[in-house]
Amino acid sequence: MALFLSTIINRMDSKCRVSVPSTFRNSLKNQSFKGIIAFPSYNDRSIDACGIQRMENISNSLDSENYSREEFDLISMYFGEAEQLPFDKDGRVTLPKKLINHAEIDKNVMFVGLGPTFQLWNPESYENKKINMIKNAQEKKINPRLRPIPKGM
Amino acid sequence: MALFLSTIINRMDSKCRVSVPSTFRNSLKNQSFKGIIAFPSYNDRSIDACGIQRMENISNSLDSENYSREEFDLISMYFGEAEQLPFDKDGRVTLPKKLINHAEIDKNVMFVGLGPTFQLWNPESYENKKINMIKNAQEKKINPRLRPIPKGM
DNA sequence: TAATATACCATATTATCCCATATAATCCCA
DNA sequence: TGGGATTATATGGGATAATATGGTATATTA
Repeated sequence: MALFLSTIINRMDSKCRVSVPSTFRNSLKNQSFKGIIAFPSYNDRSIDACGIQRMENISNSLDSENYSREEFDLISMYFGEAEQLPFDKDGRVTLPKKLINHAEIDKNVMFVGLGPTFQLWNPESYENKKINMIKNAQEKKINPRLRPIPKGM
Repeated sequence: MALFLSTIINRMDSKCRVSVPSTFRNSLKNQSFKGIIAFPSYNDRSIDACGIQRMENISNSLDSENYSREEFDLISMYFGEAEQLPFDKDGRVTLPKKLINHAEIDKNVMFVGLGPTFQLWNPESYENKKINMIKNAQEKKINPRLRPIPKGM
């Protein structure tokens, strides 16, 4: 399974092309579709993204797991909004206008690794988000440590 | 599972390369990614580091455990701040400027084994930290013994 | 045919490889 | 057990390759 780490800022050109960081491309190297899947985030003005394999896994779980009607509808909607963005020869993708508008991206695109997925942000928006996250955590006295230390850590 | 022990100081060169101690490299020998994962410590001016396996475990727990929105955000932030630093042929990694600044490293890098993880310090900062830890322990009358004696010891 | 998207090419910057050497650790045999 | 020989490790610098990014040409499609 792909693992996305770290934060990289790349420039979007006049044709809305932007290089996907090479480390992210490497994480996706073994997947059948050479590119990324992208859709508007529900909670933020950002773009959620992952590899095709994750979408296949979700697709399979739609058939096998017992979802409520609401969950099923929501996941289905995800599929409807997902864009399949292929790499060009140099590892770039072209961002659709819809996603650019949603994430309020103008020139710089910040790629933020989130483990099994990653996000694309306007760097300024992300800085705000980060400040809010930290403030929120402090108010609610959430320790910025991983709570259930996963097995083998 | 990787186990990191002892303390070693190595020199960082003009290209920000530094040898990871060979004992640490040996501990990571069986992991899929040949290198280390590094991110700024929350509580200290130091760099936290571990192998990719630890991050994979955390990544899996993100999908399987029920985290609150706040916890999820914080853990995600960890991934965003993590840097994937591959070994070169001689077992060195290149430290990103961001981490060098955070840990106030100039020339010497102190590797401190912490069991399942390790840290990178400016040696002077670490000496201060150590003095404070000991002072604190004496004030609070904390006995510097291993409390829960692990099985088999 | 205009507009858009895709492929192709050029280049600056950065990161990586490769080799040379110094130092330290280990081995091996008298 | 000593001490030279051998190997492993750390470290520096130059050569090479990878990456990001901009521009032009070709193909698609509305």
